[in-house]
Amino acid sequence: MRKRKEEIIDLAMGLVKSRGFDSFSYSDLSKKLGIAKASVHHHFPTKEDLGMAILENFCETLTALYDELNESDLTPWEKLDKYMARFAEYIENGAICPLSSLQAEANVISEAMRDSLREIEEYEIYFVSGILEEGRERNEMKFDGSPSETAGFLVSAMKGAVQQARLHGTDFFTNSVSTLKNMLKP
Amino acid sequence: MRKRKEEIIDLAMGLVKSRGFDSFSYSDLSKKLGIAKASVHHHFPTKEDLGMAILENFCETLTALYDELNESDLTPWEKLDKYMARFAEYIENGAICPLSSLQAEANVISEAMRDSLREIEEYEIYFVSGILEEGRERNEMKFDGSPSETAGFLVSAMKGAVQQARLHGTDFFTNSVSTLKNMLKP
DNA sequence: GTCTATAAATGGATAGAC
DNA sequence: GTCTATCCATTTATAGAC
Repeated sequence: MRKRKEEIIDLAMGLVKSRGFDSFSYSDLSKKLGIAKASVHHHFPTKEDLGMAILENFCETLTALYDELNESDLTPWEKLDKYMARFAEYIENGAICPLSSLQAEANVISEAMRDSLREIEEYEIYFVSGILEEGRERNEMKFDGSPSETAGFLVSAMKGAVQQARLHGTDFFTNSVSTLKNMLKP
Repeated sequence: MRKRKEEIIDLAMGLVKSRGFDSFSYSDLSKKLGIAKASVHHHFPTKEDLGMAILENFCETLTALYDELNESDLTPWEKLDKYMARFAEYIENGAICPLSSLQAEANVISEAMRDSLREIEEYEIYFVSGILEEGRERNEMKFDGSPSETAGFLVSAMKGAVQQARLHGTDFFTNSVSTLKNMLKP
């Protein structure tokens, strides 16, 4: 069995993605884990502690994925596909990107969480920006504006599409994906 | 003075846009209005009643705007500009589109609210779809795919950009707007 | 329509035993 | 690490007087 702490983070992360941070409780976690509420508090004394841990954990997940892709010999298009594939998983689970979820609650979460959220989002855009830059250098992608501007647009459009898809069906998402990819074709 | 009911809806709508539906309370409303919590319950017995009223009211607001634009002699591009202008207001107020906010809470709100939300979003896409169709017929706009597919992409990309802009600055939004408009240029 | 009072449930959080 | 027990604040919601 994994470490309890990891287990709690995973569970909480699932709830953030499907319900939001403010809308789940220690009670939800304790029930799903089959332990007492106080036991959850033992691992994460306050909900903010848990929130920060969720963000840090997600940042590590992204780092692992991005490092793997950066160190691979995949083409920019293949990297982009791998990046985009993750969002399809959210939809399948009736969820959205956890960063989108927390974004919608930006005025409710603590400043520390908001800062962490912002930082991770910048990191994500920076990563996508790198893919686009490489694609353009190789003459495999084409776009107006800077790589980082284009990446910012692409990332926010993807996440908007995921949110939309939860209520309106997966086609909404696949359509956005192909539209975005067409935009980048030389 | 406006009707209390309207006043409560407006106030609640503001809180949905900036904080989300689950994260504001009757207490928030009563304090801002200077009346007792029970007085708010008099107008909207349950929070779901209030939630439904918020959605219906927003639908009326959209209908008024869309009807006005449809009956005007504005060009498709001018209509699109007017449509997009509303989103800039959200950002200025540290808010996001109320539909985006509720979307993020899709698994938390009631089924009735979810259905209403979905319906309004379809209506919005249908409206934008009309603008795009007219633009293409007049040879003033150009896009691959159907008008409704393109409208779905445009709407979700706009809302994603608004969410992103709240944490990363207005430039994020203006950049997305110009990218989307460039996509449609013939 | 508005008030006070209050119920009933839930949420986050802590103390102290095992 | 986990438990029971408990605290305190908040939340939704209702009863009944003015």
